[in-house]
Amino acid sequence: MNNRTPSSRTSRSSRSSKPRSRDTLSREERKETTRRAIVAAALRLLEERSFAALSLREVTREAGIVPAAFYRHFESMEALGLVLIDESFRALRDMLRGARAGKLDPNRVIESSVDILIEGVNERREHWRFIGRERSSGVTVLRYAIRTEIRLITSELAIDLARFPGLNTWSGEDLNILASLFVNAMISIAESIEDATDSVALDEIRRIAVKQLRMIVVGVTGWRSTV
Amino acid sequence: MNNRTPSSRTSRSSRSSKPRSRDTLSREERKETTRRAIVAAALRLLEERSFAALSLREVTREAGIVPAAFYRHFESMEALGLVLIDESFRALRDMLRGARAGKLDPNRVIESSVDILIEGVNERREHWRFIGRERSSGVTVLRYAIRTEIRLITSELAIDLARFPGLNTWSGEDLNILASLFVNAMISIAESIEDATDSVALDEIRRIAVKQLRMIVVGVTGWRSTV
DNA sequence: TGTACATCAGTGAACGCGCGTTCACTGATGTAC
DNA sequence: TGTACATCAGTGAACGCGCGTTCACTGATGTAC
Repeated sequence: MNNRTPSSRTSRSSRSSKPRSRDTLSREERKETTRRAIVAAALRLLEERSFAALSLREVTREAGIVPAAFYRHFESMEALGLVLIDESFRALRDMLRGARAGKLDPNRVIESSVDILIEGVNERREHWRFIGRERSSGVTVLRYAIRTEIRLITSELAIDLARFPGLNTWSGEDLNILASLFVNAMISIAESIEDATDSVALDEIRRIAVKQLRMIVVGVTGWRSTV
Repeated sequence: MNNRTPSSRTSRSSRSSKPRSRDTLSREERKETTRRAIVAAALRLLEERSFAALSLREVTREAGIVPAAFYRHFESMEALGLVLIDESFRALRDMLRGARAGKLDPNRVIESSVDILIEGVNERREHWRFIGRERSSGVTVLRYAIRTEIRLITSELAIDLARFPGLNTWSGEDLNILASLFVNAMISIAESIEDATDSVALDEIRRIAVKQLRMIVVGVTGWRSTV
């Protein structure tokens, strides 16, 4: 390191990441803090508005900075929107990965899945509300980005489903259609959670969701996949 | 009629609805024409924007009138939004009523239903796009209005389903859950139609929709309703 | 450690713009007699 | 049929407002030596 110095003055502080006293943050850390403040402010405001109805000035006001400072972090509102989508789906993927790794009790696959879904959505309401709204919003770029992510998740689920006994003989298309049924159900469950205010309402949603998925599963056992 | 006149002058033209030459419209008729122009302009603009991102001035510009004239027809943009919802669901109800009256071939219920759905949605793309977008939009009043309408349609479908052989023993809740499955599938089919550009894409959607609904139906035949 | 300079996150003022809403008006249509 | 008046859909100008974006700036942080 530091091979450009001819003299022996290369001693003291390491070139970067010099240690700091606990209450002082580096410029980089401060910038990251502001960036996160912007993202959080936007998510907070998106609880009540759609993204298209959100103004740059509102976001910066909520984040506690001056409008012009926004441009130090994002090129435009659209860029912020894409970051929000990315973050939201990261949470979703984490949830699904956890569910997969968890090795569900085969007798309670549906119940466990619904539990994980409801808990996950409930923990990240802001993200889910945002995705649910913008999925069919007027902002074309965001809409496509979300649909692409959903299609990706659907294909992954289809691959998972192929490993289930009885489903391994299904055609790829049929597996995808089945996965779509599940993902659609998942989306509509997530949507209904947004409106739920107390745990009683959540339990009711859970009960109905389980029944809905069971109806699909029962259908699957009687289905013969054809090309 | 005209009981306030003491003299005998009550002869000539009837009080209202006097006949007009074919190229002159009454004031009332002209007003209705403008109103329809506003609604049509809004629907046209909503192909690309969400309602929240639609301005009053844009609508009047598209409709060919001055901004202030808007208030002769609607109290606010929100009022216009509610009229759009009402109109869109009127089209949807007409479609469903037609399907019911049509007495479908029992061997091809699913195929026929999908055909009717796809044709109906395709004919009224503007309305469906609007409903699809605003269903989860940021405009609270519109969102609730749409959800109420969808819940209504779901209950009506549940009542219809109860008449099917094998389903007449099901509990009300189970019938409603099943109806929700169908309505959800219907919505997602309608959404995918919006993106379809040619008849090949439409046929593909039709094929997949039929499979999806069949999976649900097959499931239903094996389902035992419990309270 | 100290000094001189570079970097750059955040500031504050300014701009031109489209917005929703108001208002007094105009002139065609409708009505009373 | 003719006249005098009422109605009212649509006009055009004006208002104050929040918007996105630009710009030169400030001052704390970082770096070279």
